[in-house]
Amino acid sequence: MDRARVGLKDVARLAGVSVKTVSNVVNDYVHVTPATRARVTAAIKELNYRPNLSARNLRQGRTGIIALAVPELDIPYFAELARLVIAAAEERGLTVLIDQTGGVREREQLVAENFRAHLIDGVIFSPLALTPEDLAARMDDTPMVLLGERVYEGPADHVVLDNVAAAREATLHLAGLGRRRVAAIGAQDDVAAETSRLRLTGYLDALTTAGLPADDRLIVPVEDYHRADGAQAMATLLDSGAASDAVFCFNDLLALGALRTLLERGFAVPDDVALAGFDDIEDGRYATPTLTTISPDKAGIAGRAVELLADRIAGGSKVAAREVRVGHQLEVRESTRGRHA
Amino acid sequence: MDRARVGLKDVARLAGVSVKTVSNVVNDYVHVTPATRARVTAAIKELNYRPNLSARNLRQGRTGIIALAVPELDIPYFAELARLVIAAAEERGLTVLIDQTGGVREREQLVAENFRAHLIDGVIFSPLALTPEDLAARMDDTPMVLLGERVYEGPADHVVLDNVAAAREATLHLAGLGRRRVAAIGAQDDVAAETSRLRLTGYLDALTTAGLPADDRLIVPVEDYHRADGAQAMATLLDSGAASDAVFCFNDLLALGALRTLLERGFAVPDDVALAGFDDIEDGRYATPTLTTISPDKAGIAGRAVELLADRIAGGSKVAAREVRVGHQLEVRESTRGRHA
DNA sequence: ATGAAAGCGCTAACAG
DNA sequence: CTGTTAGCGCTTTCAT
Repeated sequence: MDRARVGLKDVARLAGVSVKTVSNVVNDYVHVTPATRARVTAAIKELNYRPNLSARNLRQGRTGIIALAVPELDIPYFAELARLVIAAAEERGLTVLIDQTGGVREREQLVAENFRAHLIDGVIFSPLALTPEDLAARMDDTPMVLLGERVYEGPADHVVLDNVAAAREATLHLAGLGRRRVAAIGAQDDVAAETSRLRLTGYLDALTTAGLPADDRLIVPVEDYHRADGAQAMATLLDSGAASDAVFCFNDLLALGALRTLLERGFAVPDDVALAGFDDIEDGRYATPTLTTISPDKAGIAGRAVELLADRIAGGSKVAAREVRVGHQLEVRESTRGRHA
Repeated sequence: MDRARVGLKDVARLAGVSVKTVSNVVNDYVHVTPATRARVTAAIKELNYRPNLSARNLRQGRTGIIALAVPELDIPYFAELARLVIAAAEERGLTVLIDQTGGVREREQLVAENFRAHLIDGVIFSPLALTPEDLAARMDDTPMVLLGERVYEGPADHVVLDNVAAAREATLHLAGLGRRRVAAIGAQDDVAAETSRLRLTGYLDALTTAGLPADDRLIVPVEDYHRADGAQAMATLLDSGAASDAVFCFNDLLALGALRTLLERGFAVPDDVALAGFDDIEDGRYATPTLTTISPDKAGIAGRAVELLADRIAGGSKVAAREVRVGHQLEVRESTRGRHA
């Protein structure tokens, strides 16, 4: 019963070979006679031997574990991303451990300085509160891939989305519907809020392109990017009296919160107010009306991130920081198109 | 720069003490003079020493890592659970690694037989496809805590919900509204589908209590528990012609899918059809109408699971399998109550 | 209160 | 093709 204490040498003894041979078999080393291999395999099975990963890791200096650090797992966007990252990592034999930072700066700093030193081979990191300076000050040289944001002259590989272009597309789509008072929900004051800044830039760009005047009263700031913030921001907007006929929310959660407020107050979407979000989370596809949104290539983000990280782990930190850009697409649904067509 | 290679003995040399002393400091051993401790601490800081966890683990036979095995991370219920488990584990200094089984039997078997032997100290497991026999046949003796289901004479600790009672409450609530044709969405044929069976039992119990006849045509089976299944099941129910004025969905995702179908076809909820779900995921609180649901004590589930597991890891596998029951509560919202009050 | 040395289980050199 | 041996970095007796 006490399989916990079966080691290589026990297998070796039973099979009548040396530990090296057993090790060779376990690691699929090529040069082993079929006969020997069979004997060893039998012994392994009989003793229910399982290699001790801690020992292997100690020896090799690698653990096969990577960390995925995200703000919170029950934000649908990050949940989807986590699923994809775990799946992509698995294909390369990597195990994923999750760190939740809550978007809190101190916790993000812990991640940046790699507080799990020697436990993980690398980290895929989606920072929220960290400034580029924080990142640049990073002392640890464990491979890291940054997600979602363009960090100016970043010290690490990163996988980015063209946030400006995507936000522009969404806003232009709203303007293209003939809406003249397009609001934006999701602005943030925080210096670290890159996402917010980029999407705001895209929104403003689009207004200019569409020949619409920018109006500060149509730009609503939020504390966070949850449904509750969206609901509250929409209420603020409606109460402000600054009439609007379309709203671009900087993510789907904000949009779903805004939608709730609109419906609660008896507005018709999209007839009275058209609504667009960002992220393409599944909720949006089942909301009523279904939510028009920017759909980032999430599988691409996850796949490329794991690929970059695996490469870095294998090759050391030789090459310079790389930037990979993934695509996105505007998904037009009922919240802007209406039920027809 | 090469902090990767700083070991205990480097610190010892710099501080002019033995490795043992450094180890004592690192592990907060009591008997170290303040002076020595200060010297060692300074050396640690100067060299940016970080203990090698693989080595420590090898020596101690424990890794401080536990696995959380769930079907999929982007099912909101499991995402919320994961967040809570990670938080609870962190409080005990445990790191969580996530395994996604997809609810696929083979993958669940891998989890049961602990394919990550020696890497994890224990596992919190929410199986979907595994039968009690599968679990009973488990050979590995790594601590395991089962989630969500009552496994008859289980071989492991488990944290359960009173599914039957909860389903009964939800159904009685619908009947209490005066609805006479209460349907159920979420039945499953699969032998392993314990959840489904228990909730169906509760539903049938409630019908009897309410003096309503059971009608097979009102019980709609589903393949899976996603929004798409709920939407399709609702369509099937409506198309069947078996008129119903209320539906109890076995989880919130099914309910949200069903809601989408109802609204799409022009039904009023709850006026035409009242709707109740199970899980209390956040989406339901922002849907229009907001979703009446059974709210399980998720923090309780996560906390108790981690607690049981930590206890088992610390104390060995001495005590018999334990069962902990956590509470739940009916949350009445607009999908049954309507907008008034 | 601190030090010396053994050894956790494995893989990588090097021999044979 | 297979065996021997050293040592990864740490904790843990056992001394002192």
